[in-house]
Amino acid sequence: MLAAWGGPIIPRMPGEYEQHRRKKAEALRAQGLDPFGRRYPETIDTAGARKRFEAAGEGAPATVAGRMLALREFGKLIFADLWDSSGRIQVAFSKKTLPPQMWDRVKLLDLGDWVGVEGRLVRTRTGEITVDAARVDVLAKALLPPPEKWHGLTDVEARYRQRYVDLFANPEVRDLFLRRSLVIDEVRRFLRERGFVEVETPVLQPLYGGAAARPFVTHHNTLDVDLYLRISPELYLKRLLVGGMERVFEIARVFRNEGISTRHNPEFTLMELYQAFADYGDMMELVETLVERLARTISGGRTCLPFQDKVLEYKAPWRRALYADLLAEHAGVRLGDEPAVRARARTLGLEESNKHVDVVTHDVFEAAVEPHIVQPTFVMDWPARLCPLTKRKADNPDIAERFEPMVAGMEIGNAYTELNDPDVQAEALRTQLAGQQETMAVFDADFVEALKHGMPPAGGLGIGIDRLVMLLVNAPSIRDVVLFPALRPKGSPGAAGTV
RNA sequence: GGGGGCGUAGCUCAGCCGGUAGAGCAACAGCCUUUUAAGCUGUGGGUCGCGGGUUCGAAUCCCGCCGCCCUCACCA
Repeated sequence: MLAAWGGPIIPRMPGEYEQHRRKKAEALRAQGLDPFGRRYPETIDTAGARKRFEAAGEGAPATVAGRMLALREFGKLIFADLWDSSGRIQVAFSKKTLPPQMWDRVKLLDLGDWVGVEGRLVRTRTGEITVDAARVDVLAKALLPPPEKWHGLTDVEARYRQRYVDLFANPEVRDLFLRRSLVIDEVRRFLRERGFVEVETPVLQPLYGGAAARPFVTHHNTLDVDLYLRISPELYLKRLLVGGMERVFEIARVFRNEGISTRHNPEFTLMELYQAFADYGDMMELVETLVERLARTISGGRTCLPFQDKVLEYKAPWRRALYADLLAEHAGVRLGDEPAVRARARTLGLEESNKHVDVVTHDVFEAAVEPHIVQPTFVMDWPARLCPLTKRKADNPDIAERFEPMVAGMEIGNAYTELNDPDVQAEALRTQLAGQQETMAVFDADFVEALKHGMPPAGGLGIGIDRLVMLLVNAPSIRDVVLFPALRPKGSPGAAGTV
């Protein structure tokens, strides 16, 4: 069995808790019951049970299943809280009404156990809708105790390493990941409505490209070749445009072998799409329409959502701002004024001596401009040298038809009018390669050959789904929106993940 | 990789001017038929992240290491 990220922290001898619980499991076996049960014909979820009570009233039958996360004992009467994916319901076990054998079984239950309960819906003296149990079955015995009921699991490292505990101990965490799922569902629905087709392209690539990033390298034994985990699906999706698939998208897990931070996970989800006969202006319309809709979807119709200490308005249309204007406004330098740009870089403490002026310009942009962009903004018309896959402005070859949607100082995507001239493309890639050590890609001759077969003019877009979800659910760290974020494995090698 | 912070019972946390380790929840043994952070009585539970040093004595002071968080640098 493979280790998950982290895995159990240290394999240890069964402690006090596990021993007690194993004894109870044995006691269940002695009654002929399997403490790790099978299929259970629940009739209704806990939310449905509440509704049924409202509709059918006192005494309506209900069979529910869930995890028991609270017990309140009164000698001959025991209340338990049963949680399932729809919510929580109280269960009452009464010695007076339960068969003696069932009552004995109740005594073998522990917090964290998965149980099924059959009974009738009643309202208690305090008004709580409750399943008055006639029968209980253990569906899975928990051999380890759940975290404390009031504070839950708060230790950040434990929450990431043992997300399975985090998810049931902290309901808001599960809710957050459900909202992430909603966002992705809605992205798919939106794109399908617009005629996009979802495709899958190689994760293992003989050449990597489509972004500026260091790749992970792996090896295929039979072919005896090194392969790269993709840093972007871009070059394959454009090949599909050549092939005549006019509107395609992929929700692609991509891998970048770089630093880890609150905004960077080594693997993340990148939605890329390409639309034939469109340009970056169409992509702006698409982004603002999509994101406004996503905001509404997860917030019950609102377009104005909080993020950290800010409030963000996602309603379309978004602000459109020229890269050059923003640079002048916030950095005080004119785009193309090389001495001024280099001087500004030095005052910002940035290294500039061995870099192309466009690269320095962008360093200045990131340091001086990006923090000031709070409300959703399209930063458009970039220095061409930064954009080797982008078509230049018709009237200015130094400027590329590219934009980044920025929110709260964060780049949430990247889009442009796609470069479809194979000769210009080949030249741009070669220039890029000849330039800095930090290259966009290795030269992909097959990609250029594909362009020679004719790629329709197109707009292309990439959206960082994780960062978008961070914004929409107000999460301060990308680790909060990735179920199993990358962590350094803990414990002795090979110890994690095995029993 | 640089800087700052953190690591004590299953969980949440005290203790940290050195003097043999504590609380709440959880567990265990009891009492309790209307609670919902139930209550009451009693009991058990710790390699104080790991290793070294200083000291008569270290959870506490010093050094190294491991892990996590924040931050800066590279990136989306």
